[in-house]
Amino acid sequence: MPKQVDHRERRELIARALWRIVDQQGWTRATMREVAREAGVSLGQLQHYFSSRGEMLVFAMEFASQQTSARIDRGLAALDQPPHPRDVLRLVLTEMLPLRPDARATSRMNAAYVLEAMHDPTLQRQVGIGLRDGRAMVGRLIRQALEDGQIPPDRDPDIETDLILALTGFATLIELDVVEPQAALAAIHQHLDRLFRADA
Amino acid sequence: MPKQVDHRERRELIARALWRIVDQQGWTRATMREVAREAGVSLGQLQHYFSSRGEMLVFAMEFASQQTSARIDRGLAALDQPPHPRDVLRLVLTEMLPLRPDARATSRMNAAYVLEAMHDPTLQRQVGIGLRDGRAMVGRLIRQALEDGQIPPDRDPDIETDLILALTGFATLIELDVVEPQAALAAIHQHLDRLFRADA
DNA sequence: CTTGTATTATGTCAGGCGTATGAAAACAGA
DNA sequence: TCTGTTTTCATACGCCTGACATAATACAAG
Repeated sequence: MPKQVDHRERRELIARALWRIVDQQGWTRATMREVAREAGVSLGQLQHYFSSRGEMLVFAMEFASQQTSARIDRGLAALDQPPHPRDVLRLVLTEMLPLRPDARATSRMNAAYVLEAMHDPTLQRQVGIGLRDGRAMVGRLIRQALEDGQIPPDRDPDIETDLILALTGFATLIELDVVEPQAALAAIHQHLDRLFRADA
Repeated sequence: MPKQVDHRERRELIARALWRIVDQQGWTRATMREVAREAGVSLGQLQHYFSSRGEMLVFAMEFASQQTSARIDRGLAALDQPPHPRDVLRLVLTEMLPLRPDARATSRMNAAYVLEAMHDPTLQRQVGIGLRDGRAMVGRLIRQALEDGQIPPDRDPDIETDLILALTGFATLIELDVVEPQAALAAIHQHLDRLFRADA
């Protein structure tokens, strides 16, 4: 009976506008009015698709996570089958760094969301679950490679997993021009190369 | 002629109140009124010491950096003289992690400030300079240890420096309960142990 | 004590915010 | 065409913000 508008598509359009704001002006500037202006819609229209600011932010964040996953999946398809775990880990790490414009936008969204989550138990639990899932995935990869002898047996899987996760710290360093993207990639490359069959 | 009040001391008192707010409620909640309430002073009084919100934030941030440096210096004094570069690096890294309440407060201040700096060229340059200084210090330690044969000669000093800086990424992981503080410490310990005379 | 300056207290202001309301417009079915 | 629902839009309310202005107070020097 009603007008036919793709709800989901509209929300994604708005979410992308939100990314642009967060990317260029920061999380706090992402107000309802500002997002509406950036998306080229009226405030009322935006309210029709997101009944509250919080709902909008949550959606934009989940959408950003989805996009990041999609980028990783796309990269995985381009790897050898089956891919070498070292290449998988390198892909995951590099796709989380703000190297290209779209990755930068989602990276900044993530940074802002994480900061927000520190003071909001609900968000903290949600973000924590997602990250722990990611950790579990990396951990599984490491353990499998350890079993397969691709990693020297004297390496502790838990510690190596945590070290790899910590390398996401490069994101901040790149954003602030403390290390060049190229240098971060080289360091990640080096770390993984040393982990996989370093001293064998 | 006037009343005798230690300006600096008063500003630090206010800065600590600001830390408490940022720690518990987040950067955006750190309004003039909220900080004044937390510090137990009137709004006008606060405005007397900080003519603008931005000035207050900058001061609180510089003060936080000072406090972190002081913690490191205090730890350095407790080390062997001259200290082993491995121990120095471990100290620097661990003091930047949110392990104790005061370290957590300054860590959260830093996280919020860095996020803000991403969208403000002035702040970005300022924060960038500080971080690059830190990078240079770590780099010098690495190169010296390399010369002294404490680090295997096949290690690249620039890459190793960046890898160590990236380990500050543990701060976020700890905040979100993705890795236990104990595990982060173990990982840092392991990484440094492997760097210093790993395969010799 | 008087004076002058540092400090404290209080009030006001315009502006931006999230949200709510209600009516107009668009449109698919009967 | 008529009907009912979705979508659009403008406006308004209440709240909070940073900032500014102004008045009251405290206190050291002369």
